[in-house]
Amino acid sequence: MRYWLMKSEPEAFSIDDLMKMENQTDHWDGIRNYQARNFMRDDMRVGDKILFYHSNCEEPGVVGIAEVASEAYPDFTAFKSDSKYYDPKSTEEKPRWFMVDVKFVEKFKESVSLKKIKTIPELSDMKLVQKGNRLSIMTVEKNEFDIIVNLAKTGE
DNA sequence: GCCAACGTTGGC
DNA sequence: GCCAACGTTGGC
Repeated sequence: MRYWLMKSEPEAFSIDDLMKMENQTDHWDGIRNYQARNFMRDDMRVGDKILFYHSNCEEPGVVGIAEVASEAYPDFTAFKSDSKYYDPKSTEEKPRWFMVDVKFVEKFKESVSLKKIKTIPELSDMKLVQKGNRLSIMTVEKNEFDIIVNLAKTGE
């Protein structure tokens, strides 16, 4: 099993929004970066665990856990000319963009802020804290995943 | 709102 | 294939 971190702007789609979806599951649309797409299309498997990260907000950080709930399939928002994710270069015959379904697992009582993560030496190799990394989907090591979950539960 | 970092586009 | 211009991300 692999571990991931996926960023979302809470104003656009928060973990609370995911919780409220039918089956607490939604498709992760709008990814328009090749590296992030390749992660979803080539590497994600049903059951992989995801750190749900809120970006571009008051307190950026990991707010809970989700899991991959489907294999990748074409991101249909790219086909719709009225969608903000419309991309005329992606067609139903030759889709350029993909997405997976993501299912809610849990919301942390205490989220683990980016600020906090930066103070933990064992987390200093996370791609999240490396300079200039703007990827919205990234891999996470198992021990990093465990440390963050533990931080959420115990504060340590 | 600023701005650094980075990805993408497109002219040549 | 280079690289300048431009757009986006995301922390602060």
